[in-house]
Amino acid sequence: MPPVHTPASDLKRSDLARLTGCNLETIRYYESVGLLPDPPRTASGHRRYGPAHVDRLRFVMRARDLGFSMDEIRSLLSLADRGSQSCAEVERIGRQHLDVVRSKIRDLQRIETVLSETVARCSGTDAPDCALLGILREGPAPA
Amino acid sequence: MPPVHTPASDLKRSDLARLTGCNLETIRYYESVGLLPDPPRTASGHRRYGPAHVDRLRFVMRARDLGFSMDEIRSLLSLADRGSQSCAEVERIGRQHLDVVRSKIRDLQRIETVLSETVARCSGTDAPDCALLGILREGPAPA
DNA sequence: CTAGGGTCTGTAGCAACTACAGGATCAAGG
DNA sequence: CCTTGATCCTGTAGTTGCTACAGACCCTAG
Repeated sequence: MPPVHTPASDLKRSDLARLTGCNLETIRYYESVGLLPDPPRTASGHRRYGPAHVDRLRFVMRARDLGFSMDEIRSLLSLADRGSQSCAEVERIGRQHLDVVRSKIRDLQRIETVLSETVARCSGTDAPDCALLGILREGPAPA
Repeated sequence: MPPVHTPASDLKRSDLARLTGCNLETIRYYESVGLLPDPPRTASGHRRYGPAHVDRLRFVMRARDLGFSMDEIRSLLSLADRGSQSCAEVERIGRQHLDVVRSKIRDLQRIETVLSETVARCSGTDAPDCALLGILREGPAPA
């Protein structure tokens, strides 16, 4: 009895894409920038993926989903690969990214405040004193 | 007695950059994509800016600072230019952008939550069970 | 055996800049 | 007047993280 053909074995690129929800071209892109290892090829050059590739791609996708940059993901992958030697370094990358995320949130919240206050002052009519155009032309009203 | 040489008249590109805090190259870029009008040139081809350019650039910079895209800024500029006919349209653009900003904030806050909870569980040592690598490898822990 | 899909490669495009190379020009000092 | 160094000009390439195409190849079902 031959080994069970697990659903994550011997996958074409389209299979990997379907299985992970990743865009087909993005897989090739990740390969080209070294986030995914070069998969084995059939005699005619077609890529064949196994379970390890599925895991790797899912790792990358989760990291992207958390907003990590390609460089950060490269680091995280290599730390993950060389065993558990450097949780400290992983934590450092995580905290650093968390700082960036928080700073982006602050920036966006500042924008949200200005923008929501401003459009709230919009008359909604074709009036000559548009609040939004006002702050763009003159800068925010002095406090 | 010649007219007072106002600080915002007859400016070179570097003057405009200094005056507004905008990057020198960015000014040329904005010109090339139509956010700034082509300025008059000296006989030898050097750009000369006036107060109107300063105002226009400041408008663009404030809008960028609020996160408006180039396309949105183009629209806002043309609405600003053709008088006060369409505060309603300006308001629409503003509200639409506000929605985008709020949605970005939500995305980042989701990331912030996951990330801060995860790094909080980091041991800070070289332990074999790194919390961050854990969620990247296995996905978030089921609730 | 052929028709249609899928796959391969390389390349171009997106946003919104930023930076450089290589040449022309300007402005101040000698 | 002339030189020198700063600034200006243009066009082009790089950045990040994809996405989409063209044109060639291959694979599989009927």
